[in-house]
Amino acid sequence: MRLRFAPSPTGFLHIGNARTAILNHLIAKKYGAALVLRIEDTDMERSSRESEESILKDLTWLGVRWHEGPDRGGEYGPYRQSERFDIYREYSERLLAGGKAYHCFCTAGELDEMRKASAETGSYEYSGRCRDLSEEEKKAFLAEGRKPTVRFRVPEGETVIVDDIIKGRVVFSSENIGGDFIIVRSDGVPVYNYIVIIDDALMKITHVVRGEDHLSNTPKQVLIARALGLPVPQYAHLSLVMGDDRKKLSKRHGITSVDMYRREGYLPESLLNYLAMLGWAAEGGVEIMPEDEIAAQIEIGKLAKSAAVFDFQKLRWMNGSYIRQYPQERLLELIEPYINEAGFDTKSVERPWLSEVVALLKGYCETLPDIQKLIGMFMADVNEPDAESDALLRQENAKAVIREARMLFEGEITAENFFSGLGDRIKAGTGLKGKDLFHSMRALLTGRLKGPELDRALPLIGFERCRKRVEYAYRKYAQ
RNA sequence: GUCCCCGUCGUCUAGGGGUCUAGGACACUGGGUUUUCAUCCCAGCAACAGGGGUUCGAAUCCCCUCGGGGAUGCCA
Repeated sequence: MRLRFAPSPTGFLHIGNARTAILNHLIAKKYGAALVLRIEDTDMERSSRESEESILKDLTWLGVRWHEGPDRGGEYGPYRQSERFDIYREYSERLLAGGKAYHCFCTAGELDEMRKASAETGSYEYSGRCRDLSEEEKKAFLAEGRKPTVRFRVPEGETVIVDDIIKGRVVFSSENIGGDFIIVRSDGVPVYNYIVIIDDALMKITHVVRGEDHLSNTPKQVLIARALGLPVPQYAHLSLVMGDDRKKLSKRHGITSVDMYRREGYLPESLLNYLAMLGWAAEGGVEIMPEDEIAAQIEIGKLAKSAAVFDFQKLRWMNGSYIRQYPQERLLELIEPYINEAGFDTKSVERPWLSEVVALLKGYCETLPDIQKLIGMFMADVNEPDAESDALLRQENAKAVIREARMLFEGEITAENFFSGLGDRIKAGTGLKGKDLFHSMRALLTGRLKGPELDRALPLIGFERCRKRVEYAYRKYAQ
């Protein structure tokens, strides 16, 4: 079994393509198949080497592994279509010589006109007007300076049956695939629908797992294969991923590139998990699963036929769950840049202490940068109260708490005993309890109303800082 | 327009003729734990697009309608 993932390097790796790549990777893993990475860069204007590099980087980050590709070579290379033009030319010549393809002199402009004209009457199909040009006619066009394209002569009355692993048996007729289609542009560069099937055959691909948007074009590819005597792989067309408006996922739906998810603080494991499980369910309805387990359970035929809406909420939830389970060292490493970004220098503090802080805070993070909202209560000397804490601290109950705390910090509270029973002491002094007491204490000592449990946070914040914060609050609110 | 695909809670799905008064997860709502809060636990809300068949029996099979999506490019 040989699989392939064939992105076009015309931008960042998109979530939809990432899912296709992940599924290919997982299936390859399950069956011990080879995964080929092929770069489909025949759109010379839009393709770029930078895109290719970023796609490879994103795939690697996600954990997708391929066995053959432009970066590592392989028996069936080269793996960039732009480096295989000689191969395609041979096939084109064969098609031309056998009368299975012909030169078409229609210009892009003329084609446009024809399309427009037929838009009013109904369906468009290439007229086939260059199908049977005489040598004189061809010469005349050439003399005009026209550069011909090569069109595939679509056989009449032929049926193409695609036995799709996901969709089932899909029947097409050569009558309604739009007429003879272009396989080589006027500049000599071949077109996707033509060479994709050649490469799949030459690279000995046995199973093509790709997006459903390719299903309608599959008969064209099969017809090419028949004309060339090439084998046709097994197909599995994946249903598309859509935005919440049920349109194909695109930029206006928010963040749709893998690159952005990385920067927004998502973990590769959770993105892979989420994308891999979009479209089917594991045994027992388990949602969070390590890659190996997903690979063990996944089956192409079990994947849903219907399109799935991408649910950012669920991804967030899943990511939070991964953050909580993540190996501590690795998490610390990944989350550190976000702490620095919030304006705190992680180099200036003790590593074990920082690790404890992160371990405590990770329970409150769904994405890595979520830590920025809470980290100040540990890193800053005096963490300036945010708006809601500020509002609370201006209330009478809170002022009582502030005064009581100040008294305690000046008297009986010491670095040794301050956090054990601090609440009880303030309670005894003020007569406050429950929310009135603890919310005020939280605002006073952390500057935030939300966060980890005080008796776990306080020891990490430390006596000295708490004392400073009490003093600061006293002057600001209660003096 | 034409061709192709699809249609179970708001979302992802389980279900492949009786065990379905349709199960799980996210979200939402309400409780509980945490002497406070975003974790955690429990409970609740909520769906077989509509209409015809087939069958003793249909979410499951067939047809039609409607709805959604894709293709129809000298993009992939």
